[in-house]
Amino acid sequence: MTARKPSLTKTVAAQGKRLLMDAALKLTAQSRSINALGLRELAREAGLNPNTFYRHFKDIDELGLTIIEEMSNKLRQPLRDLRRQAAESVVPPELAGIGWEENPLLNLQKATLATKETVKLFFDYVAQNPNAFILGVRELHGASPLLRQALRKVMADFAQDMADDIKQLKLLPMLDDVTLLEVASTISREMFQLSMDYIEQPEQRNAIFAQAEALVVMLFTGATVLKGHGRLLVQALEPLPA
Amino acid sequence: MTARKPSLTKTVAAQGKRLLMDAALKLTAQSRSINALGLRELAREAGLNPNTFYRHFKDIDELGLTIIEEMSNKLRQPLRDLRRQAAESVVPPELAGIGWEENPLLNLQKATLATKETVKLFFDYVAQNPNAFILGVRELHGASPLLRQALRKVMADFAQDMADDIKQLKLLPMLDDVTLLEVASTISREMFQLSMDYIEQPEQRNAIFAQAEALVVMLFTGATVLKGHGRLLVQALEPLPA
DNA sequence: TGAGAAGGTAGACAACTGTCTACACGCGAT
DNA sequence: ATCGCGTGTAGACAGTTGTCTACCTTCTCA
Repeated sequence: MTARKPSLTKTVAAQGKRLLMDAALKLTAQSRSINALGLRELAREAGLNPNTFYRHFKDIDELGLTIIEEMSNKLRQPLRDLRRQAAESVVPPELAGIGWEENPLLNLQKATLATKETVKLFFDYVAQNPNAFILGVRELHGASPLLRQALRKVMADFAQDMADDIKQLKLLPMLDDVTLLEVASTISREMFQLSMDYIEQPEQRNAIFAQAEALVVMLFTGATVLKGHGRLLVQALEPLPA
Repeated sequence: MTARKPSLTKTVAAQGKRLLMDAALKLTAQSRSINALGLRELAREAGLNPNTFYRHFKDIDELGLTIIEEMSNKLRQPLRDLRRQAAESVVPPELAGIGWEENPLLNLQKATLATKETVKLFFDYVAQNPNAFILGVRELHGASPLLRQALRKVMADFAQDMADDIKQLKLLPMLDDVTLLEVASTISREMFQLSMDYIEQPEQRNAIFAQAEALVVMLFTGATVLKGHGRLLVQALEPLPA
């Protein structure tokens, strides 16, 4: 057997697949659910023959899965980058190594600023890729069990990424792994939920942004206190008793 | 003009409307979105002539709106009752009047127990009326803007109810109204979201329940600390410094 | 009593749907 | 040279859909 090189062929052909996926994304963004798409309508929008659909997908569910997979791949790394970017813009490199017990106030400020920055960047990202988020949130609770399951996994991955990053960047060193993942899951869920409001109600963007910020800070604070590190945190927040 | 009394007529007739609504609920619960329902399919399921649909609704959207309205009315008061029930089962009536500053620990325990009880009752309620929640969560992010808007309002009402109850029952007297509503909105969103997991993954119910509980406590705690009442709360949680 | 509104039925229409079989083109490998 | 494969097209099929007009029954109220 000699080495295969199907890549060249692939780049030349397979326009149909792309066209169909783009058409699906366009139609779903305009208020439709993927399963509600007719495959003829889809082909029409893509400028293709209805039968071409069968060359690439056996189902509309399969189309949906492919789109979801692609979107997940496209979003995941950028979202991680956003967090890194936010953390670095906030933490002066020379202070990175300081233990949080030595300076809880600094640590608190650090985490708060970093999350605020991340939230901001996240919403910017949402505004730039609205279709991806609309489709994701819609199908997460949509009619197709297959797509629901796939998106559940995507959300879980996002949450795990977030927990990993928080741990690696040492933003919340006082939280154990399990709690961290729970908090990250909640934040991830809420963020996606709020992203819909953010897209659909442009006039309320500032309020939504503020609400998201407050939510994250509340969760971090609540988790910290409940994990028994409340005293240090409160001392940092309320330096002097009245 | 004499007084009209169309009520008698209404009770006798209008079976068709009920049948259609029930059919819609049955079909949507089995993994479909309301807009994806054909009105013929609907009539078939209801055992009626397709045209009967037009006698009661002009649209499928209108059907959806009617169902949503009915569900909201059916759920809203029971949910409030759950909270009252939980609060009363926890607060001994003779202690109801004690100010929280005088005994923050008692107050904290009270609020925590009451919310835990409410969460438990809520999930029981979800398990008993799964179809209502499935439809609600699905259409909240579904394809029809009309239904989305209607469900947004329903959710907002639920959150407002919750905030009102917390205030009236004096469970979190240290939080101002705005913060309370924000927290209640988040809890409401998360609860509905988690209710889907609760329905679809019966084997994980204990874990989901625990997660919901933890979330509520975290939010309450976080909000309290951030509103400047952290010292009292922490002193209640950590009676003695190590 | 009898007009008419409300609820339900029947039949028909064009339009659209998913899917099948058959055909055509371009490519790389044998 | 040609086989086979990936991709795209064409035409046709039965089944389903939303909607229209028309007709029938039952109840109410004036």
